[in-house]
Amino acid sequence: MARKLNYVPNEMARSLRLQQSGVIGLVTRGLGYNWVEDILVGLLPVFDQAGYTPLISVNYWDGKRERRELDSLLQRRVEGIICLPMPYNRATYQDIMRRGIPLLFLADVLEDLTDVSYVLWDTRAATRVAVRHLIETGRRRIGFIGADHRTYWTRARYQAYEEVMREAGLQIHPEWIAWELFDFSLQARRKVESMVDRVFADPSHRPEALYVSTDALATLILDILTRRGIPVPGEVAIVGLGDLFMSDHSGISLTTVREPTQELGRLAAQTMLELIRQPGRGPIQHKIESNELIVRRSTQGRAGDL
Amino acid sequence: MARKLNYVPNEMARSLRLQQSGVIGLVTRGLGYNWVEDILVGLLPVFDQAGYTPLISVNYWDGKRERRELDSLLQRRVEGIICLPMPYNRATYQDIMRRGIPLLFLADVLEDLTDVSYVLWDTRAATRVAVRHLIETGRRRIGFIGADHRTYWTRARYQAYEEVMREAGLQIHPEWIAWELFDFSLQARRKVESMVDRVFADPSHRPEALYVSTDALATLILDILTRRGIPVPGEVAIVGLGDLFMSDHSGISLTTVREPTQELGRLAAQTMLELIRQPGRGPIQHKIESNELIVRRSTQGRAGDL
DNA sequence: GTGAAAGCGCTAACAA
DNA sequence: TTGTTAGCGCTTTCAC
Repeated sequence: MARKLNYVPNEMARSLRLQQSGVIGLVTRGLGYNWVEDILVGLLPVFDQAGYTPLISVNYWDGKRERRELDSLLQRRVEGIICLPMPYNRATYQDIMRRGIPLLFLADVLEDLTDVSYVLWDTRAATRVAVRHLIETGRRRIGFIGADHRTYWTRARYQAYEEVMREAGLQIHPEWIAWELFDFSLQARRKVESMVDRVFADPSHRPEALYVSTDALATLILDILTRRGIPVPGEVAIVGLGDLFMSDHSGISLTTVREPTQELGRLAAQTMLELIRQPGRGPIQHKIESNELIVRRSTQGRAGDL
Repeated sequence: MARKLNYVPNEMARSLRLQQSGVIGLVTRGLGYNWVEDILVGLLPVFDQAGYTPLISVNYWDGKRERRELDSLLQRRVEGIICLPMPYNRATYQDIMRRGIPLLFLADVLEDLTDVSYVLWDTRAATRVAVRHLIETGRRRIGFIGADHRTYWTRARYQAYEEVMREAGLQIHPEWIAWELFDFSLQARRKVESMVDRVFADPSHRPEALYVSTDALATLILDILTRRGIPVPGEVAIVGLGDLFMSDHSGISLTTVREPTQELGRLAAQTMLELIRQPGRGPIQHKIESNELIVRRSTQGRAGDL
């Protein structure tokens, strides 16, 4: 009879009555570079299984926009929020937690919010592997280019770089450090160009290798250097972080440390389900250690061969 | 007082009472290659302005999954659905329309569903520009590699290729045509490898140029050919379609015709709003003509120079 | 102006 | 087993 009348249950009414929406907010900065895609590959099967639907919200690195989106998620009575934390919205995150809504930071955390659940990849250890690889292949004059999002783990990458350099007895040249606040929105390219140009300003005093804090940025830098006539790895070796989907293309061929992105997605989903099922329990914090170095053309040869 | 009590309106109750959810489903095949990202750049501002929220659903080229997602959208009482049509779910699309829910096909259509609204890019005209560019740069032995999704516009690309070849009096060699049903899921690479290997099987009878029906595929083919020791553009020139975000990278540098993706997103959003505001009105069908050829390294030189 | 009440479509509890 | 009813939180209407 229901079929005959083309009946389709009304999920709004159902949710209202049940007092649960079955929706979990997934707050992202953008859908570029296949990162969210890979997260979803791990996350969706878990949510499907448990009957939850992710509501993907995009904020384009805009704090105000994120705030609006978070408000909207609260009004929709999402049962949990998975989000890449931005430093501007501390207060909102605290508000969400005070309301008892499970909040899970993905991929990064904020230093002063220590009681928030998180699922992330230990990029400090990965950075150590990456920088050590440069040193082991004979590079000494190693620069750093990275984004500082004012979050714990973007800073940890810089610190890990410093640490390894110190341990190896190598000097850190401030001229070769470009560590700035920026996002991957429209003006990103020009910003990165100015960072690269600063690092390579003095032809007689250039780094012979760069550690770049993410493959997205490293791929862009590779392009900029090529256009500037500075061959990679001929004059500069580059190592990135993440193994994004284009890094293994033969025209890019970037040495990197693989990020276990799908695993992060799966673990994030499972952790969120736990948080929902056990309200009032303390924060769950997962740090995945994974240091799979993938050597490609961008660090080929040894410094002496040049 | 509301603020004092930390009141947050309940959107489920509101939607139930208003009998409108303020949600529009956006059914995608995946979030890879920044295509959906670019669509959203055009679409979000329009929806924001009008107070609508997109609910992004991902089906990974799986017809069953799409059907489930569509059902779920119906239960959520979305006010409209924007979707990249898949041939398997004709019946569901018709069902959606019979229910009076605005349905908008994005980027492609199905041949027999002529009364559905759509917003798309005329890839027939774009293909003509691309193939003509190969001919104008002296190429005669031109092959075709493309995906056949059993949709109108993936077929139109093949037809446009044939058309231009015929007009130029060039012979079409079936050995150089690899036009198959496949998706961009996990096994895509191996499938494409076998397509490439078939086209290049006979070393004494190879194409000197390829038209590839999308940049995503062309980029992959570029990688495969390079690894097979077949230099591009040295032995084969390649032209793609779309100008995806990596096509201009100096390591890829793919000649292509730009797809007006953001414009598609904006127009799709506007069209959906019209459909919602004027229920019962006929289908709205927009075909964007845009043929901006971007010449890059992959078609550099002329055939005679080799 | 302010207040009360009906009802959106569902589920769960209870009654028959 | 089957039928009835209250109520989730909101908006709109109608009465005062």
